Amino acid sequence: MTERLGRDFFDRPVLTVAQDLVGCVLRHGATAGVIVETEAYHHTDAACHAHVGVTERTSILWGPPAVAYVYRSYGIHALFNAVCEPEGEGTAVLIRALEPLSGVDLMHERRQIPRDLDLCNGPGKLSQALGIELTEHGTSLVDGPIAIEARRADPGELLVGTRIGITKAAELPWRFCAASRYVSRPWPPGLRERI
DNA sequence: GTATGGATCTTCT
DNA sequence: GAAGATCCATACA
Repeated sequence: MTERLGRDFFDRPVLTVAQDLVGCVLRHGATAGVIVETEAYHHTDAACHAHVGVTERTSILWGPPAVAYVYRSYGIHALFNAVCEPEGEGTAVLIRALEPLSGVDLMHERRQIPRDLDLCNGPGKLSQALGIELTEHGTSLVDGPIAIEARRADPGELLVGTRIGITKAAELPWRFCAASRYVSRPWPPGLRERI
């Protein structure tokens, strides 16, 4: 029913893709979740790994779009990004948070925590919950093990704000999340309304 | 409820 | 050798 997004979706400006990804479904194996928070990274931005140029690690970012960029953060966590824009542009969208959709039992098994809300509310957590690992680095989002499906419904009001967890170029308003996610909790600092 | 610090390891200088 | 796109447990108000 839901349509898997093609390469054309990712072959667009990274800020556009980051906004359009909110409300889409990220699927890996039996588990899936609705994307509720993203961040855009561009090679002109000092916080982006591609900023330093092409290295063994970042060459994926500079390659063709619709490819998974998975890397280890703080020695422990695997973070999932979707590479965007044509080959030669070092850009990606970091998926920061999901709402669990299917395979919730399996997520609980992997995460070993009591509440559904905590399963995917962080970039390292969602990778663990979906079982995304470094072995998925460089795989295609079009016909690989990780799939992103088109929106099932309008995600509602979108919030835009500054990125978090970084020290360089932290002032750029390149973080997007679905407002409905924060109906019952305080909004994080640096977010303002939009649309 | 908010604030703080430790764990842990890949990558680049 | 140092820094980092994080998470979690613990401490305190």
